[in-house]
Amino acid sequence: MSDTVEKPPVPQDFDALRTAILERKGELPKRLTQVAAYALDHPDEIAFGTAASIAISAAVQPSTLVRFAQHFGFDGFSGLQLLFRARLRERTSSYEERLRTLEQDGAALAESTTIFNGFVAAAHRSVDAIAAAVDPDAFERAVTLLAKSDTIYLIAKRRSYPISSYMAYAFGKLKVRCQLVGTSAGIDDDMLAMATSKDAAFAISFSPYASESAAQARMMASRGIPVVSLTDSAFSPLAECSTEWFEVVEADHAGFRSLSASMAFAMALTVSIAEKRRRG
Amino acid sequence: MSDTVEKPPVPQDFDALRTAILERKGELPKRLTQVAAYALDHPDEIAFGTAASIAISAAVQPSTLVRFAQHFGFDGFSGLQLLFRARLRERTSSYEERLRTLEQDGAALAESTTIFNGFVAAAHRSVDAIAAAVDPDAFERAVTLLAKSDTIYLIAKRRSYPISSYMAYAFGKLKVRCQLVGTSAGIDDDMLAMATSKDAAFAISFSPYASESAAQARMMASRGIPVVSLTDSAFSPLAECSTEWFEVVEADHAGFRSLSASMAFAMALTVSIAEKRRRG
DNA sequence: GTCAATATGGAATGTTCATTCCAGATACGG
DNA sequence: CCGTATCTGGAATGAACATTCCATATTGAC
Repeated sequence: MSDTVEKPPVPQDFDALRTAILERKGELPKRLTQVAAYALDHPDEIAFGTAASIAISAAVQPSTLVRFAQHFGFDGFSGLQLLFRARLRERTSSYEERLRTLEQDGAALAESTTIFNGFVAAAHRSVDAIAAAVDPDAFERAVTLLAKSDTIYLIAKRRSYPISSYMAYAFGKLKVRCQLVGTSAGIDDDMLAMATSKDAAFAISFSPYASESAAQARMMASRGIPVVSLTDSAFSPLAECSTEWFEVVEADHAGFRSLSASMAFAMALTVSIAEKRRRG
Repeated sequence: MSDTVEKPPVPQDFDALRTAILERKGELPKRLTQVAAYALDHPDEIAFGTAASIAISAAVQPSTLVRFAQHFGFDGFSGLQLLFRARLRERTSSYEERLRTLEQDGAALAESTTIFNGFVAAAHRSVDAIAAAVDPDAFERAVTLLAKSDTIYLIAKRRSYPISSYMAYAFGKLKVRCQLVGTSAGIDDDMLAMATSKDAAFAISFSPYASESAAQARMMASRGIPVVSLTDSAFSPLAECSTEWFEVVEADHAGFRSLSASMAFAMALTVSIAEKRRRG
């Protein structure tokens, strides 16, 4: 008789290790759980870093890394690191292969895969496009404008609504007062009626433009309330009544657009405003 | 006058090094030529190995490796090795290069510009990451699962809510029956109670996980309703109760995450489901 | 063929790193 | 509330490592 304790075999590849970690994550002590999460979330760091550098990133002691490795049957941290490196070697080749396959014969793949790749590619193009299209000076002006306002009214309907809803969430976290317009019922106009010239509005609308959003933005503008807007064309009704406006053209896949670029823009605007306020 | 000898600049990336090696390989001594050939033929070995192990593989002395590196302007072997490691990292996300450019001249720009660039870069990285992380087969299974369900329940709170809200909008346009859970009031659980095993759920939750979402997903699962989920870590409570789950790690900028990659994924899923239904 | 300049191999060196060890902290059971 | 077992942080340790140095070998010029 050797041991009464059950000894699971040492994982031989990354997937086995991953499985083992997920299986035993419940019974792991606090710091080891922390390492487990870090390892699965930042595998590249584990592959390249030294025990010391990884320990700093994961906010643990180097010795904890060693203990973690030993928990899973390795001699020490180095043994575990080998798996992460092996994974990286394999992935580079297989990932390249995959890309090549995708580009060549999209027909042979499952339709869902084609659609997925299409949206990923569209997201890439959209983000590229917005990076090129947004004028830094205009962006800075918009940030200044919104940062000094009292309450920010977020106007968005339908397809744009998810963006403003995320901004509202983020503004909440950042302690920036805002009012989400377009939620429900018919109280939108009542809410907007309370806006003063100390406030500002951020409106989002994409073609086909919700006439309501445009009307609300115009109304705000006519009352001397600055309007910043995000839209997809210079011909948008929003453009003409806005103090500052930005164009984001989401690349489409099969006629459908994701909001990847708009989301990036929205977050950049949100965080910039909060940052500007914080600095005074 | 310092040196009459021409001093080519130290290569800053792998391609520059490769070019430099090819240019100067004629004037290199025997052993250094040997190292040069080995380096270009086995770049992965250089990235991961130690000077000693590489020396054995290349049939040279460790000191030769150091001399080789110094010939190309590096302090020592380690400096050269960094380039080989960086190359492997960039393979996975080739956007790193452009990121570095942005970061370099970010200091002189307005803060809002820096933030904007940061989010654009983060969006790019996120989209790259999700392209690599999503397994086409798993995606196809998820699509099949959701496409054959009667009603799709979309579970998401807080930060994830904008995504599900966009999916609900798109599903509506595509005539796919769905129920958005997490809107308001306390009617969520009542809505979920109506779900049968003919239905399915799609849950989204990112760290810090809303306990409500996890509980609801678990509840659905326990009643035999298939759950597909989108989350940001294998440790997510969603992962363990899902039939299929996907990991999307949104790169962050200054601690804030946009939803660019998640949005692309959501739209791909939505459209794929609609397409699968349409085809029968 | 001889000398000088360069290249090379291999041992010596100093540094960095993973690992171990121990003392204190924390959680757990009685 | 106390005692025990486990966990954690941090310093000590020893091994592995890149690098340097020097003696020898090789090359090329005269």
